[in-house]
Amino acid sequence: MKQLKRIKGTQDILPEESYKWTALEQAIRRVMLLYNFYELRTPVFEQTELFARGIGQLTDIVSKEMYTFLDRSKKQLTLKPEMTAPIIRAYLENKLYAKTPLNKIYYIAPLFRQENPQAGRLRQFHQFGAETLGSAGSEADVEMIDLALAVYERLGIKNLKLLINSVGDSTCRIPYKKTLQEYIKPNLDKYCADCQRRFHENPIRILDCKNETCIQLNQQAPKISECLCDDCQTHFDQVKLQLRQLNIPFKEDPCLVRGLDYYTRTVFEITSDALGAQNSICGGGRYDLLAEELGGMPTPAVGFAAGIERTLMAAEKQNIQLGQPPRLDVFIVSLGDEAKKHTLFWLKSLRAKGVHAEQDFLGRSVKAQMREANRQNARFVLLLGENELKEKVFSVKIMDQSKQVEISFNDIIDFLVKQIIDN
RNA sequence: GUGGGUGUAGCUCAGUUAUGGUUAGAGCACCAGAUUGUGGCUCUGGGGGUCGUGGGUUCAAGUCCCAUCACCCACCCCA
Repeated sequence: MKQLKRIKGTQDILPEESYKWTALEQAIRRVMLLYNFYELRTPVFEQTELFARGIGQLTDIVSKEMYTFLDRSKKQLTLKPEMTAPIIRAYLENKLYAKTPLNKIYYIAPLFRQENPQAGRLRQFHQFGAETLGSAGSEADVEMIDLALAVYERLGIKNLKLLINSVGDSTCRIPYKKTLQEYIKPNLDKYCADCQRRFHENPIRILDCKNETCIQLNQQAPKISECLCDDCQTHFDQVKLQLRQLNIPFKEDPCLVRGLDYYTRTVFEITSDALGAQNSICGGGRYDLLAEELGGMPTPAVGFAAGIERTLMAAEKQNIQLGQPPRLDVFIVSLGDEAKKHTLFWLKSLRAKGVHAEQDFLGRSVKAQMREANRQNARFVLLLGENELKEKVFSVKIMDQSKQVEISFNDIIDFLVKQIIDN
């Protein structure tokens, strides 16, 4: 029989790893709560149209990376490749704007994109992120950046770079596109094939090209930050001012445009050099036009999305311990058939008092049971044999001290609870 | 979609090259004993491998040839 294997680009998160995920998620939830963001969970799949309209038909995500399929009633569905569009859909559908004028939302979710896997890139991957819906103010942008950095700060991840830019809004972006096209046009044939294609569809993304010659050609290109309309300029200046007031270091990157079409004004990216080729750990920005695009009322909004796997990789590289591998409090070692009949009762009693307790289930020798207790890093071993049964006591081995004492059946629970809670 | 790399024990890897040759090795992990009711350290022993898969060359293939699959890394794009 052929062994079944997991899908390419997916991962099993094994018990020896999963506690790190739990710790990371707890840290995220803690910081989100401090900043007064609340969790919103959406389904793993949506109508395909949501993403086509939200993210933009021309993006790689929509044009070639989505897991799209027909269900039995021939509806076209897609496994969510990003979270912003679903959040906006849920916001509009549930009329959250009617409950309160400002909604601060966060999420932790699996996402799906059919890309070729490599380091820091999977087909099922996980993101955490946040969205502030309803505020057009620069304070919301700055809080968002501060929030993302606060999560990394709490985790202890260092050496991150914050890049920011403004991509303008509907007033200034169209004239800028023309200015940019006029700059590029004389040299268009020298640009790479991708950029030549982008020239008509989305010239702004030519600035983001990683091709060496394109980078050279772009050196003297007009920057969007030099062509902002007054409102966008004021907004961007405010963002920078407020970042400085919070002592948040940043670098202005005029070429930062981000891949999703819905961004307006502020965009930002957090990178880590601990990661390899996929060095972007977090990306976000303002998207004031998305809610309307999805058929809702105009809603100013700003958010970010951060990669959980990439965050874990960065933590790993910097030797940061996320959480503690669980340590067993008590292991019950039994000797003889009579003793075995009593261990489950004691286990249940200990667990009922909040003691992390285990016993042998394989009929192993005392020696092997002790080895197992040691392997699981147990703090106490309770030995139960014929002598103990007769005397109504446990031999209690305190593993760290290699010391052994006798405690009566009557006192054992209190003794252990006290020992364990005191430490 | 394109390019490069790697597949040998549960894990990490030697062995593969101009040189094919007996029972395919190590470390870690696992099991047992030394200590017949006691972990970690030490010592002794043990179990475990269709050498990714299929075909070919040969007296003989982990090693040479062909095909194929899987995984990794990178480009592109993105978290």
